[in-house]
Amino acid sequence: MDDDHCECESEEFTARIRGGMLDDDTVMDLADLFKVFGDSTRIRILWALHESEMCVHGISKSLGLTMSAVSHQLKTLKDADLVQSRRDGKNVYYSLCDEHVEILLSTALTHLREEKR
Amino acid sequence: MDDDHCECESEEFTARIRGGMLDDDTVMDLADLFKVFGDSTRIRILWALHESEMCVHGISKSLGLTMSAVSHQLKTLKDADLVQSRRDGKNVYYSLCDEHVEILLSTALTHLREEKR
DNA sequence: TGAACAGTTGAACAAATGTTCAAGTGATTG
DNA sequence: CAATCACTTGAACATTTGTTCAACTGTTCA
Repeated sequence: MDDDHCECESEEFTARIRGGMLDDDTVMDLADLFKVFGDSTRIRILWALHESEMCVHGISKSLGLTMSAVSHQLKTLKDADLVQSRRDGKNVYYSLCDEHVEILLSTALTHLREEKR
Repeated sequence: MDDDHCECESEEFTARIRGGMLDDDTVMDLADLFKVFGDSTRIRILWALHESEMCVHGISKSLGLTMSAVSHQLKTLKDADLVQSRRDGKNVYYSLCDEHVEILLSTALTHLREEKR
């Protein structure tokens, strides 16, 4: 047995890591979910919606973005089940689906602040 | 006063949203942090490291990736203060910096599972 | 019905990103 | 000190992604 190799290069060790690994679909789903958060426009939209339900025009006006850009991003957010929508006359109102958005954003903010210390 | 417009299009409302908005740097930092999580290779590396500290060779062997690819991604993870490294002889050992990685991953997993219901 | 408003969508383009390959550094050992 | 192992790095390439523009759908109201 070589003992000039570190433990983590052993067959036993690598087998254990492989055994504990998330399956491929889950890894992809996780990455895809985080990708949705990985854009400043979408972060802004989510932050705005955590204040209140809003229509597309209201979001684009508040954030200084074109309606088209907002609509494209809302579609991405909706596909990820982060926001939901309801139509009322000419307007479509968007709101956050659940509390996970807030947890993810606030955990990330905490990380950023500790990093700066 | 038009009352065929929704509340969220009013000047008062948009001003409130703008006032509550995160500043540009914070939004960018948040997006950049989430971007780091938004890749399946990095998710796999983080998941492996949450089991145990590992050297680069061990990670690449466990996950079936080239050392170069792993090293590039570890640099990204380190720049985001998600992992830290220490050298011991020829080996460089990487480990998670803090508990935020686990919180973010587990919150995201919870979201994915609720989504499926 | 037709004009106006709210929103969506697809194509096109530029910018960002992940992997590979090849060349490099740094530490150990004979 | 030369060889080897562990790791890093930069350039190149293909892929992905966000915005814009233009055309489109859907609703209201006169």
